[in-house]
Amino acid sequence: MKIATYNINGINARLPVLLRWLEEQQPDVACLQELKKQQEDFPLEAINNLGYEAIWHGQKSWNGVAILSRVGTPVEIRRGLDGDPEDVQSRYIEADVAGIRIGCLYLPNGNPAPGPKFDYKLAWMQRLNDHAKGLLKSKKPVVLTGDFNVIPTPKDAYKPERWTGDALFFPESREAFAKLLKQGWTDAVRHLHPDETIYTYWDYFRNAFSRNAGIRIDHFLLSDELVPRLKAAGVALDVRGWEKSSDHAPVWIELKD
DNA sequence: ATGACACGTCAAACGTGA
Repeated sequence: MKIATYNINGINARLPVLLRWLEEQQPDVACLQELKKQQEDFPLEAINNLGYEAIWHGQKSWNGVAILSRVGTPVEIRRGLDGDPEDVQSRYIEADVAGIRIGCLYLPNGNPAPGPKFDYKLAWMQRLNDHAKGLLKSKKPVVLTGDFNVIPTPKDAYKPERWTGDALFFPESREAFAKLLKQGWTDAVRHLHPDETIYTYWDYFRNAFSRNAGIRIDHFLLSDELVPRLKAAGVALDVRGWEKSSDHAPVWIELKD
């Protein structure tokens, strides 16, 4: 089974690329972030036509997450995280798909840091970590994936020194991510490729992609039950090179059935 | 240190992203 995550940076502008990607690379499950569309305007028909069912949590202009599946209806477990009833941003959706609990997340960017946006990021990470602990405790096979907006280590950035003042690389962000991993999650891509240069995001400007001046911020975290089933993991670099592509590339894992 | 680009909203710049 192939599961993918893709920050599409606007489902409106990205629909042709999204459909081409689904058609050509056929992920069984696809977690999407940054729909930037209100709930009613999700292009369900076009996605259904390719054999996918979908659940999503939209929001006007910003954020928005979705789980697509062609291996059975995604059964929604929750949208949003506990811990802040005031939080209206669409950044988390969770479903059971083909026997796996899948959490799809779009973690806040947090810039400029320090400041209120960074405070929101750190509070959101705390809420995520609290929820993740419960997921592990359930002993279900769980995948926690999406745009974490965290560069975990210096080797996950083309020029780490350029990111020292950035919320994606701030010590507090990296520590919160490390704390999450320490609960018992496995970073699937790093697990299989410990020393490789792997990026998932490249700026639109300065030919960042052709220079491979990127960062690794889209991650797949696996619960222990799933680690023995992990066959392969990678980044769909070709998709980032397509016309009108997102600034992120899809990331995927392959699990034994 | 700054800005390069892209997207959505809205119909001109501006907020946001990373």
